[in-house]
Amino acid sequence: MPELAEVEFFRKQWGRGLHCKILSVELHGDKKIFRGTDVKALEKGLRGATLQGSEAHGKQLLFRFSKGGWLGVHLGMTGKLRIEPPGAPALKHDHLVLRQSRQSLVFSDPRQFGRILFHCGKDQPAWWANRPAEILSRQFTRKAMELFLTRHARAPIKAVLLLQTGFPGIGNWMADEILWQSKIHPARPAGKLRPAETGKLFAKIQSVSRTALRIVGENDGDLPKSWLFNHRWERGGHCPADGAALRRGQIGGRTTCWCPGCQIPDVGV
DNA sequence: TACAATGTTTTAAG
DNA sequence: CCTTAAAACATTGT
Repeated sequence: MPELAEVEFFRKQWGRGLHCKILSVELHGDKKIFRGTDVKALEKGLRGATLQGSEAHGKQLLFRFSKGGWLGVHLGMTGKLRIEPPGAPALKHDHLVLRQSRQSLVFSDPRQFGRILFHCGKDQPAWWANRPAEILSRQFTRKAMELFLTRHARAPIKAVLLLQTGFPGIGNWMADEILWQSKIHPARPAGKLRPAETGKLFAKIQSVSRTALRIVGENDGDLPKSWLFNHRWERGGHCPADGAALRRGQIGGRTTCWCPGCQIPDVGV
């Protein structure tokens, strides 16, 4: 389930292990989760190391350890981070378990679309460098966003919002929510939005992200009933704004939900 | 049974 | 070289 706010929520789950030493490492080294990663180096690098800090950047997570250990975590579609008691046995999809004296840090991912990376050294790993501007950072400007839309002018706006190089952290439900709140049809070409629409889009990208982080990321609460989110999967779901029957279709390779009343396909020229 | 799932990555085509 | 679309990935649930 992880998009921006859920990723932040999961990052904090491991917070209880901060400043604690890793006594042992248990992992499913042959699983796809570890593709391209030296699991022997990971085990050696983390055993005896202390968890010193963590950060989230879009959907990417980084956990920093003593002894120069950098653990990268991507939760994919079904990844989760949680805390278990010290001796709790690893379940079937618990692919990485870091044992500490007072708790265990667990990464699970049934579908294995997620990924674990590891790097040992003084400098940050290549995979953590050169990241795109975060949505709520000062570098994320309307100008930069419009430049990105121009670069992907012919693709549907829904597909462009899902590109992590432009909108790190936005996923399927956030893209639908942002477009619905902006009253923009998801199939509109990204390059054909009018200035008033890109302005609204820019504002909604930030407000949806900020609100989701506050409600889900900090408190694991429920998003407002007035949002599309709580209605988009209901069968026979209705738009919370105008009561119209919600539409569903395949846009940008993903199931997309929109309101035919609030979001008009295209106005033409 | 068949299809879809809050996501990338690879491959192919324009 | 760049953008876009579609398939692939592994597992579970409806």
